[in-house]
Amino acid sequence: MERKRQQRGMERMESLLEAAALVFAELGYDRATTNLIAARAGVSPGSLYQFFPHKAAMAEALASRYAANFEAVHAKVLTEGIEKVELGLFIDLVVDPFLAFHRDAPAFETLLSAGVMPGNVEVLKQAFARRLAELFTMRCPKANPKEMQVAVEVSMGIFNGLLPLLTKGSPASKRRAVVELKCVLERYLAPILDDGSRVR
Amino acid sequence: MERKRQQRGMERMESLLEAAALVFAELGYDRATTNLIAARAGVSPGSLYQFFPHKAAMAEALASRYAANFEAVHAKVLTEGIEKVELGLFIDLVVDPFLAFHRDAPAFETLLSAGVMPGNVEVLKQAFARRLAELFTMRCPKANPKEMQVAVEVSMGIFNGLLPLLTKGSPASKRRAVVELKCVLERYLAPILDDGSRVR
Amino acid sequence: MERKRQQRGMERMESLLEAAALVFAELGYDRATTNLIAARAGVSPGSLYQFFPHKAAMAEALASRYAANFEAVHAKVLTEGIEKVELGLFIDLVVDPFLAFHRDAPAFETLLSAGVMPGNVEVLKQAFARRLAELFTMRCPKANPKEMQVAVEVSMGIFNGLLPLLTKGSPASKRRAVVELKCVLERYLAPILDDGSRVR
Amino acid sequence: MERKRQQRGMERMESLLEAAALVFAELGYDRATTNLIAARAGVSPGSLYQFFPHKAAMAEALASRYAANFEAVHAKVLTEGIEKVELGLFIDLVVDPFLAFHRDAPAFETLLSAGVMPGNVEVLKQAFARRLAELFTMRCPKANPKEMQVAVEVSMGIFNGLLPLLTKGSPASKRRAVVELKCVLERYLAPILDDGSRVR
DNA sequence: TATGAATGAGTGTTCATTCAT
DNA sequence: TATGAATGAACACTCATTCAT
Repeated sequence: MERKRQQRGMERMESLLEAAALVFAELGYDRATTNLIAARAGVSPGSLYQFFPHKAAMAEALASRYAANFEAVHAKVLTEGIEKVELGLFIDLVVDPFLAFHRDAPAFETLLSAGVMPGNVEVLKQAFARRLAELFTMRCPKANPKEMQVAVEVSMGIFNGLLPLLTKGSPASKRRAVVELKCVLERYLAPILDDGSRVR
Repeated sequence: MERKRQQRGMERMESLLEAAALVFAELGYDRATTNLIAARAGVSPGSLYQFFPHKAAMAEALASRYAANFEAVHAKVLTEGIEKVELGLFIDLVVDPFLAFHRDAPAFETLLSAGVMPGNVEVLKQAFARRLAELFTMRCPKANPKEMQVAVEVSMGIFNGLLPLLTKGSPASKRRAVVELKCVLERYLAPILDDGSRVR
Repeated sequence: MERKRQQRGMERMESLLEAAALVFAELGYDRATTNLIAARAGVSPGSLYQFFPHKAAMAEALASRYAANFEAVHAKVLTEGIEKVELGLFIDLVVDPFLAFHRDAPAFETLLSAGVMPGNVEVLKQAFARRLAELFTMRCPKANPKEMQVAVEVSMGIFNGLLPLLTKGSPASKRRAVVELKCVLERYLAPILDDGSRVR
Repeated sequence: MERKRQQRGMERMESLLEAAALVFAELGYDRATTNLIAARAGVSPGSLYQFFPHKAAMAEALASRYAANFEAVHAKVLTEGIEKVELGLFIDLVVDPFLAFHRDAPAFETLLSAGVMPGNVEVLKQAFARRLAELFTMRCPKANPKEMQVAVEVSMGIFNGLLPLLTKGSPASKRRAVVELKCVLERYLAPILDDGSRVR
């Protein structure tokens, strides 16, 4: 009984977040209206406010959820170990899961690049950075942490900057964009993560 | 007399665009209100509409103006010729003027990355792309145009993605960001623009 | 429950239309402000827009409603038949219901004489004309339709032109205006609708 | 010198009133903007306010001017005497000058039928009424003044109500409208103004 | 608890009027 | 005196948020 209620609540919240993600992706945060989100979720505007105190909270929740989902993103990679693979493969192992994730996270781009956003959308960026640092460090443990941090931020910037290319245009151009993204990262990271001792 | 009026008009328009640029940069296009822009320009809301038919027109005017100013950005470089310089220097010659430009164009970032924007804000992106293509082609005339186009778009994406790093944080980190931006571009572009025949 | 809501909605809409009618009648369409109408209806400006997409829609709705109410206006007369009555009585039977209707339709005059109006306020004029044609034709079926159409338009013009006399001034002068309206119509229509064969 | 200035002023005022008349006729009083009127008159908005303290004053001035011009409208008729002519001819002599006047007074209709108008636009109606009374009395001096007054007001209402028919539609329908207007008036006025003693 | 009608401050925009030149 | 840029109150309309049901 109590269970059921909680579950119903969870489902509602779920569909609200889903709707919010789609609307944010479509219109951007500012142009997205809470009424539209509620409607898209098949819920009344009032109900929305039982789960989120205000519009900004939806963006935050979405960011948190995306951040949380990040944990699973590189599960396989992280357990299998990637320290000995060739850089190109490493890049694949890092980027592909991100791209896969991106496909199911409609508002990812919006939340990441949001110029002016309310509240803690930062958590998403932070999770992103943390994961990247984790992966980079795993592959190259002896690197200077400060330098690694820079590499992480720059890599995120690159990812961010190329995201529009990855989602807009023809399938062919999108595929090409993936190639280019990896290429940019590989060339940029090679001197940082690659010490030449690995299998080629 | 007539002169004076025209000049006053120009000054007003100038200060309105300036205010608009600042407010757009601060709040983003959507959250920027025409009344705030007018107030920031020390002008009444009605006055704003003597110069711009609607809010969107300010963004467009700003974009056009930035695009127009682009023409001058690489004046020296373009006349002096850059086909024979080392790639690192080439990158400096390309990037530094952009950065200098960026410093005086507060809304540059906002207008470039604008998710949903009205009207012809595209002109800015286009001018950016055109200039980059021009510079790249000048240095490497025999390159495949299609490939060059891709390189241009990717370079713009990189620039775009790293812009936040260039403007936020400590002076030191900003300086570092410049170094990294150039580094990323150089490593990415080397195989494309560099055929090894140049002075090192 | 659902019922109640719908009824409340209907009531609100009703009171909004009523307020709109009064304000239109008082100030004319242009000078009527949506905020004033809302206030007069005891409602917030936002509420108004839950029922009408824009100001013009209120005028249209009012016109449609008036037009619809026209159907009932001559109910008795139309069923009882008026072909055999004396012209003076016919005029009474035509005019009196119009006047009765007019008393409960504050914006009737405004909507009818509206110089520049948005959208389909025409429906009201059309319903008016249709009804008049119906009545005229019923009484005088063999009349030339083209001529009948002219008679209808002229009669409407007369009605329209004398409306102010019917609503302004002392009760006595208003009563007199009714007499005159009927007199004008009777004298104008006699040669058209009267063939002398009727009971006197 | 002083003359010249005054004359220039008069000309300006003239062209302003002319422009105002056109704009009022086109858009109605409310939708007419002072800036548009000024522009149409080839004059600055500021200049307009040197001649008229506010928008309403233009309508008033126009009404006064129209009222003043009324004096001349029936000049010939009034001096020649119309007491002995047949009613149909009398109506022609009364109506035709009005229609001629109406052709050169673009805002006549707007000012006459103006639902809600500021200031003394009434003067126009009054002049109209006075003239009509004058003509009616001239033809039928022994009539009861009160009754005459009623006949005048009703006639004005008729005129007013049929004005739109006189100005809209095809030339043929406009000609027809004139015929109908006279017809309505003649039939209405016959028992009032006609005692049967006149030449037929 | 869920609803969706209601709210009202705030938005972009207009325009009668003023005033520095 | 004529100008037209400048003003700012007001308008139509929106939307995040609330609350009676």
